Amino acid sequence: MKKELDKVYNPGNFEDRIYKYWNDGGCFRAEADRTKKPYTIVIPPPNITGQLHMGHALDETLQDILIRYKRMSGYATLWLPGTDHASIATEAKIVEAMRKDGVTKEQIGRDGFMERAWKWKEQYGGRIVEQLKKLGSSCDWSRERFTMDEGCNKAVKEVFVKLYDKGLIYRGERIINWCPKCKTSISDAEVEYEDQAGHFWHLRYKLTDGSGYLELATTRPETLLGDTAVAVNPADERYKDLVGKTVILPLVHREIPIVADDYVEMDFGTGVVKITPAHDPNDFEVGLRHNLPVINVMTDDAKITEDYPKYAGMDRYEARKAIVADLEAEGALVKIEDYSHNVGTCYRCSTTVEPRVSKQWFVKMEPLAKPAIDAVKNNETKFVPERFNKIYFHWLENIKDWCISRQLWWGHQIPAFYCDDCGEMVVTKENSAVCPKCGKPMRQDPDTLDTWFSSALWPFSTLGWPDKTDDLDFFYPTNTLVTGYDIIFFWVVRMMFSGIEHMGKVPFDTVLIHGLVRDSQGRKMSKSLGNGIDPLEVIAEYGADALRFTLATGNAPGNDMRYSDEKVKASRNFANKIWNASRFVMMNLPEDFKFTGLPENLTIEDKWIISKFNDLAKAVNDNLEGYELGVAVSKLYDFIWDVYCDWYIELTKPRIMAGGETKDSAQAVLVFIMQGMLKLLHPFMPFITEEIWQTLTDGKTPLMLEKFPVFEESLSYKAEEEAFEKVIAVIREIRNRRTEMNIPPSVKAQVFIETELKDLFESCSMFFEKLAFASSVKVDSKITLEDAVTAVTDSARAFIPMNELVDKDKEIARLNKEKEKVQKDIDFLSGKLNNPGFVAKAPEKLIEAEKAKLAKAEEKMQKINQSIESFK
RNA sequence: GGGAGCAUAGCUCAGCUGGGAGAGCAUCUGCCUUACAAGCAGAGGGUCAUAGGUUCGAGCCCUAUUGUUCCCACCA
Repeated sequence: MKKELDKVYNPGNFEDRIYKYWNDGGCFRAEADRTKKPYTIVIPPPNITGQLHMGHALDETLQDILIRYKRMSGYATLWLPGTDHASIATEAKIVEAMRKDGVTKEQIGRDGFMERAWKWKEQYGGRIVEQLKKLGSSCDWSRERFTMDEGCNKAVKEVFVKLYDKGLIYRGERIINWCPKCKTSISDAEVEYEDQAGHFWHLRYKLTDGSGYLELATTRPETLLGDTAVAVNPADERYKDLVGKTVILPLVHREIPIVADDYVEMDFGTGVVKITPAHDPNDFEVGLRHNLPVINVMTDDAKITEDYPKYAGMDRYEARKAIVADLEAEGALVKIEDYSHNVGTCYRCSTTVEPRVSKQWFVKMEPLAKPAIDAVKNNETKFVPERFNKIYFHWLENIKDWCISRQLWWGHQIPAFYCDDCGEMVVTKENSAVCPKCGKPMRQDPDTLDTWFSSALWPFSTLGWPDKTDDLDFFYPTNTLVTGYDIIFFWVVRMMFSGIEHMGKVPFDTVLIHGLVRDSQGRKMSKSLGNGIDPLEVIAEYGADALRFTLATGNAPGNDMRYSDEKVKASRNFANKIWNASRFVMMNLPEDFKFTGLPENLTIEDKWIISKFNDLAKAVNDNLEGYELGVAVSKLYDFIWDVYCDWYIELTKPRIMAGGETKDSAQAVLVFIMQGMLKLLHPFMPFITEEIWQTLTDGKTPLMLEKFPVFEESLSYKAEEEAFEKVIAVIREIRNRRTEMNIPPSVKAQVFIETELKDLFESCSMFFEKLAFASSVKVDSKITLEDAVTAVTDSARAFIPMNELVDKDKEIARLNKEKEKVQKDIDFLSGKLNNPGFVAKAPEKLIEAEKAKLAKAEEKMQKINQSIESFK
């Protein structure tokens, strides 16, 4: 691809090119390769109306990390992309666009509307897909699906007919949630409740027999028009004698009965409730129990019907005002109280929902919910984190039948047909039907299905179901579903029972739940607040890798996170660090360099970093398997920055300057570790790692298809690792001393090291020159020096003779302070080891470790004492 | 009314099944040491919300309390 990296890390220069390279190279393509194990993710299909927001960015990043990791680990991976038709949202947008053109749905009719809608879909539906690519999403785009494509349509019809035939789908007149703005029914899950300040209107209804009044309170006086009873609790002594009598409904002057029902709370209000079966779910139930008439007083846009000429055409709130005024005039209004109550609103448009009785289609939930509950109880599917089990169980255990019909055009039209002559109904997969009784063509139900009805089938409809395809056989059940906790009810639950019902198997083994991305002040990002941050702008400024890294770091599954520019900057700085490290590695490489394996003559620091890298590979694999993505990536960060860049690269510098064999082996190890780091980091930061990889290698094979590193016994050098840490400790100690004494790096000084590990330190003496600013290094088992700064560790005493700078008293004071510290350690450790309970019950490994620590502390103490002695 | 999360360094957050508290940013002190000032070397800063309990040992487990956020629920 290219030979040299740009001097400056500028992701905009290569991210698009790299993406094209992968895509053109077929790297994203999934094959049902039966020599491998499958790993499948289906994308939560974004709405075609949508634009990429931070929530998507997080969701896609997590999926891409998992899929890239599994792909590199040898699985046959499929990440199946697609989009959702989003019936309500899309229809609203199209209607809005039409309004600007001065056209209404009614004017152009259903066919005309659908034509426009499809055009709209072609125009905007692809936008979000292109945005997903900017993030680096490695989806198999050749399999891109749409919830209203031919295959999904087929699956939807199949499921509808199947459930209908089983008696699990039925049509009935029920009270449902109605959105007067969207003019459609919505399901329980689509209602959002919010506290609203309102009033409590106390009214009195006159007893028909003239013996007085019944006082009651309501938050919705306008529904009085549809009252068909007044209810009291059967045990309420106050009203016992009135049950069975009637009252006169104010304004309407209709005679309605007083019924007794347990639903009424005696302690609340006056203990009397007006019953409006057509406009309140509870009243509807009461109505059923007492056989009360259902009087609908509102039109589909929540205006009063023609049946009440005085209020006809007024919307709910206008009518409320008018009715309250009239009630007052009639003497039926007793008083008005302020009252705050919970009001249901439409999750799409926030309009207050109007409960309404109408004929709708429902899915009978109880028989479907039970196996879905069992599947999670039996661990066939597990939530990460586990606490979301409870939310899932609670929802399913209390679930009501699912209203699936929508009075919309954009969506899957319900496959039910009616005979206008005889009223016969047929449910069929065919596109048309003829009345089996009259032989006349039938009229299809004009309603469409809830969007979530088709997305519920997504994990198998996208793999070819209801046909028996090879893909379906191989890739189903899928593995990980990644989504936000706000989507559990809408989607996860419905996929669960659908998968179990139609496939006989759960749709996925793991549900990885993430939280919301909030703004830097912890507020939800929203259009109305205007605090949303466009991921594409972030990518343009800092690069997709920086954004991905930010979203993957520093947060635990299921928890919300805050977005801030500072975090992205820090991530970009990390990318920059890797960029420059690789430039260093490459700039010192000979022209014809080709990495062929680790050299034979590894030095101690080589083994040190190889061993540490090996442990890192194990940790990253373990964390990824446990869905601890944030932990994995922070370990990578620490290794790359601290271990590789700050230590190993610095350690190789003297060797590279020295030239010859040691230079060659240093470079081989530098390249080996760099390649390993690129592989481990690739799922998180795919672009920069690929770009460096292409430059570092011959550019023939993509990094994204390389093998993911795992722990290898042959790369483990525990003894060398431990030994070299001793050298590092001495270097650190010397740096400390120098900083304390304000000696600038430009001032070199002789270093004398007294240690029993003479060979070790002698072999490492060159590092002291470079990293501890030594002008010369002398190692011996016994060294006596006066007027020297001392750096003490458990394995060595290092002396820096700086006569004029050394203040004897200060040095003694410092040593004494350090002595105190070490003494504390010794006390702590020996206290622990002398505790019989600890020795008896703690694990053997821990005891050994504590003993080793104590031994080290004691050695250090001895050395400090020696130094103090020498000053006397 | 029920349920859940969160409370750890000035700020934003990690901390896996309990084994002497971590990162980034910010602050302070030195450094342009030829990969990187988007950097390097150091430093300071925490009775892990409170009170009990279990344990040899608790940020982590149990109980209660306080604050905070969210979800669910038919008190009109």
